[in-house]
Amino acid sequence: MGFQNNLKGKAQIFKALAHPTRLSIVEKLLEGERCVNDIRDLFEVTQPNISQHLNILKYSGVVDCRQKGNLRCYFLIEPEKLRKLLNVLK
Amino acid sequence: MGFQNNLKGKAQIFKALAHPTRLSIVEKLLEGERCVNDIRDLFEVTQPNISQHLNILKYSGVVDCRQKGNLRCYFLIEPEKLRKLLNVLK
DNA sequence: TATAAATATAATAATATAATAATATTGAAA
DNA sequence: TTTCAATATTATTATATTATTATATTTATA
Repeated sequence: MGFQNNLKGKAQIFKALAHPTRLSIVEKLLEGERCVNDIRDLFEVTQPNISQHLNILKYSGVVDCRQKGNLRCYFLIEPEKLRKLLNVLK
Repeated sequence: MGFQNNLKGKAQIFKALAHPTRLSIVEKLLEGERCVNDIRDLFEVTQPNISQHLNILKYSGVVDCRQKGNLRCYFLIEPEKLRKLLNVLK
């Protein structure tokens, strides 16, 4: 579930984080779960593009989502790991 | 020098680590500096390809190199940060 | 100073990723 | 049960990355 130990798995997680938009999404989700439109409003980016980035984060094991009414809320699967990861780069 | 605090800089470092070959190079360099051919022998990869990956790691601020006789030795600029980064994914 | 070993650079072809535009799906409420 | 808001999917185009091949550069040494 989520984070991987092997080489390809690790590289995949780094790849998921290797885009400014996705990195911003992750930083936002460190504050708590957010629905797609909340996330979209943070950027000058189209809705389908955000959806695509979210999908990349999802199949990389970084986020997951749940339906909440007619909203789809995304959240970090392992927020503490991501917090540590990003803290190292400060 | 090396690691960056801003969004693009962070994304660039993740991008540098987002390839299995480069990740393996970094893991090897955690043991200490290595010349190109030492690194090359670890993989089934051509010499120019290793050189290219090393160059990506270099301009991303992850490694630097120094001449040592006729060898060029690569080393991690901030080994402790990388050690922490990789430890998070375990 | 010619040669060999070590490494880098350049050009190319193959592949992957990104953004965009158009369309489809889903759930809630009217 | 139609409509709307929220989100996803698909296809397309543009761009970036990767591996490969060929060639160049550099350093040490014969």
